Amino acid sequence: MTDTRQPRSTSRKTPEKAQLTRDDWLDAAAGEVAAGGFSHLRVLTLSKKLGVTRGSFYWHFKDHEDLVVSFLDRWRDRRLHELQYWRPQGGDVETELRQILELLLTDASRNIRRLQVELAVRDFARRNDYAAELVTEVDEARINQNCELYQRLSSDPQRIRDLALLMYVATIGSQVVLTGKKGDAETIRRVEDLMARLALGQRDDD
Amino acid sequence: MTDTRQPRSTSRKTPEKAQLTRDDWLDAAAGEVAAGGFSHLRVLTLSKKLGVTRGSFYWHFKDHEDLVVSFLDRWRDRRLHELQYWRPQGGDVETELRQILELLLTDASRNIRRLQVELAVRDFARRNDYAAELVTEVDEARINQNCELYQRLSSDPQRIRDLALLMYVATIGSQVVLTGKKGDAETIRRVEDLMARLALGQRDDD
DNA sequence: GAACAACAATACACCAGTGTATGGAGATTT
DNA sequence: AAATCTCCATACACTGGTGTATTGTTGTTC
Repeated sequence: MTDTRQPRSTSRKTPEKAQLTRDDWLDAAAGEVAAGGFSHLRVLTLSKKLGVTRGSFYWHFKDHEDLVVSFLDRWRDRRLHELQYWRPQGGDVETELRQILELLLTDASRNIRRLQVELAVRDFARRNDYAAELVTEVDEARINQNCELYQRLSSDPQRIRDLALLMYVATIGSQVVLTGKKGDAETIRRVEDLMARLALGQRDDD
Repeated sequence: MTDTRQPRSTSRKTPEKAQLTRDDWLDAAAGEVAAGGFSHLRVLTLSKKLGVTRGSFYWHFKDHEDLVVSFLDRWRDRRLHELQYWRPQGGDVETELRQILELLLTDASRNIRRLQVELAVRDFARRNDYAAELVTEVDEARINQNCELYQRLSSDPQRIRDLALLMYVATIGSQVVLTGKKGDAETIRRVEDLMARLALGQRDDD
């Protein structure tokens, strides 16, 4: 009877009963996108998964496109925002570099849902101009950030940009190729190590 | 009146009038997949694009799944088969390596439709087990091939495999990140060059 | 406690797409 | 020239999805 219900329960994930917020819908959407890409992001299935009918959805969102755009915007904002916290605090260049690479590869491969979403957004960007804009924006921000981090490896600006770009495409590529495969953890570790060695200009000249 | 029609016109792309073959449907499907991914591969739209009704489709294919599986199989067969023709015939190691990288990056970026299809297959593989199998198969074949090519760079088998893997993920990553962007041709060229220099163990130690 | 606002259910009209059954029209064979 | 084979059109039943309009049920506020 005394249905203990929060007056304005901001951000309750999936409890027994609760008022849904716009962010709750976006969180659920992330699950759908991660699992099946944007083409599987349906308001009907989303509603079922949240235990409500579509009537709720159309109160929070204008239409399906509104959901997609809001989702993309939130994704961009979060990706841009998180860059501020990626500051290595190692001592020498090598330690710092390995910290970065571990963050980009090993850590990223653990957060597989986030990775799935990113790959889905990238795929969606190939046929949606707005998504393509945001992906480009995020890519450039991350590459620029990498430039700062790689400044200690060379003094030639062009060389730094090239290295940052190469490292970035390598991380994205390893995520695309290796994520979800058997033995990916070990493989990613090796790729990470090899990338560090290459970036440092070390060479195994037998 | 005398409708000049080929008795068994194998592989006519999209002429005025002609009997469609199974391969014609698969070719058209490639266009759809390249443009919008597998989720946009619809029997109805495909029929419209070919100027026939769905009655034709269901004569050539059992159902929609048959189309998808046939498409994936053909993709796998072609990717595996083409590897036989990728034999560099350069002289020294560097020339050979640069030939390979040019093939993998610059040449690949020109054949953008083929690239789009590959990315679509990769994306589809994240939610389709059969596609995932084929992608893994193709990946392993290509990495193995790379191993042969990189044998001249080191004598340590493990080192060779790592290098081949790293180079492979870098190529895939640059395709994912750079394809269709402005100024991608020049950027890809630079990435290509840097990859060659890194693989050769050269270093710009200012 | 009445009014209002926030959220959700119901019912409706409306596509777009699949798959099947059946009926042609042209060419090929006999 | 009749039968047959190949390929395509037509019509139908069905599913799953969108969006809108309306009503219902809470919780909050005055």
